[in-house]
Amino acid sequence: MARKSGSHSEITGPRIRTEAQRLFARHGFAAVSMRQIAAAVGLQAGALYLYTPDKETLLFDLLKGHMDDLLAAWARVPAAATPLGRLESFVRFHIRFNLERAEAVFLSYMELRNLGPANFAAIENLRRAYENELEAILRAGQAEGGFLLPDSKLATLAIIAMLTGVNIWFREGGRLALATVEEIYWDMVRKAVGA
Amino acid sequence: MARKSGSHSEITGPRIRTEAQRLFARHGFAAVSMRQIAAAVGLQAGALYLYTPDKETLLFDLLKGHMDDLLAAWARVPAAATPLGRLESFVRFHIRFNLERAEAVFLSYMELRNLGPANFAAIENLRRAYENELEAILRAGQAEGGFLLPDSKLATLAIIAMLTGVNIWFREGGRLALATVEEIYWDMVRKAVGA
DNA sequence: TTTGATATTGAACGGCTGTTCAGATAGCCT
DNA sequence: AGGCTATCTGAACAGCCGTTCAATATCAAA
Repeated sequence: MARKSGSHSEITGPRIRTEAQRLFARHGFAAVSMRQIAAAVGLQAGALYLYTPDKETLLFDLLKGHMDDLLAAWARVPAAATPLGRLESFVRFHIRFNLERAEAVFLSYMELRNLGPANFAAIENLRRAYENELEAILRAGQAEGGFLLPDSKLATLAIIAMLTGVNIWFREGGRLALATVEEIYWDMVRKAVGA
Repeated sequence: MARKSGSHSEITGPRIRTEAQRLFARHGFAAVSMRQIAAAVGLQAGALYLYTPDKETLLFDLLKGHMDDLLAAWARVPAAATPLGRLESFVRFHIRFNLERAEAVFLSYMELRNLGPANFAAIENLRRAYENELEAILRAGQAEGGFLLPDSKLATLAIIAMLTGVNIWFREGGRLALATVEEIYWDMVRKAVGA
């Protein structure tokens, strides 16, 4: 048959993805060459093509994997009983998850334009699915009368933009601890939705 | 002496900057070649070097110009009497100005990493100066007792991230008019600062 | 030890990169 | 009309690009 245990492909594949993500996030997709990625893994450039059909697909797999992880992780968060509770969960989850994967988040916002139309649409759909999770919470809170907002779609986009902004400036060991940041943003979001 | 009226350099220079901004915003700095920029203007690549010492400086001039314009435009906005009035002015100004220059805004957020340390620091300082304008308003509102926010620096960054997010989705002729969007965001910001 | 698939190398492909510069072109000024 | 200079061309430079592929190394299974 074939080799099983110790097969290099089970190690090399993930390492390629890890190094590619690091380099793409650091220098940008177009600025990183396949030879640089290969060198970071300790390979020649040709070997990368055992693991990806081309450079764009390598990027797509990173973005797709990130969005899948994001949706799966949010699905695992226990749903609170009230819209207010679910909104708080969402705020804390989004900040925490995105900070844990800063490079992947950066890529997902910056390198979409390097995808072909089909791949672009696929990522866009996942992004929209995530946005819909938040919008459903806002609509529920609106229906119950607890939230007061003029437009649930705009509120969704505004809140996500605001929360994702944390990634730009937050640094471990900085002025504020993660828990404090979560608290402050939750306070602002809660007020913004009128609850 | 030299040629004055009708001199091509007074036309070619701005055209190079315009086309470079368009292409950089569309495809990314690293993905656009000097030959592509030259072709868009109707020149050979060599001619660009009459107008910029190198590619990075061309990018820097675009980013610097945008930040200078931003700060100058904000300085021209009449200061309202109260912090609440000044905050409203800022919200409306930021949304409107950024939408009018979507490409420059996109560049300023995405291509900072292609700058050398000195150029990067110069842009960062201008960005910080702009943030300080908003933070001063928030602090004044806090001192007066009209605003209620746990951290003025975080509120500054959160509000700017939220407002800049409009650029991602807003399209002329879409579901909502610009004036309506301004209204909705102002409502959310006002609530978020507890006023 | 042989077999045979897996995993990788290293060279090659045509083409593009940022930048330089000698030479051609064009248009204002005298 | 002639001279001067700002403006631009076109070729060249050394080097890197994504991708392909025959040849080779590695190692589990037989």
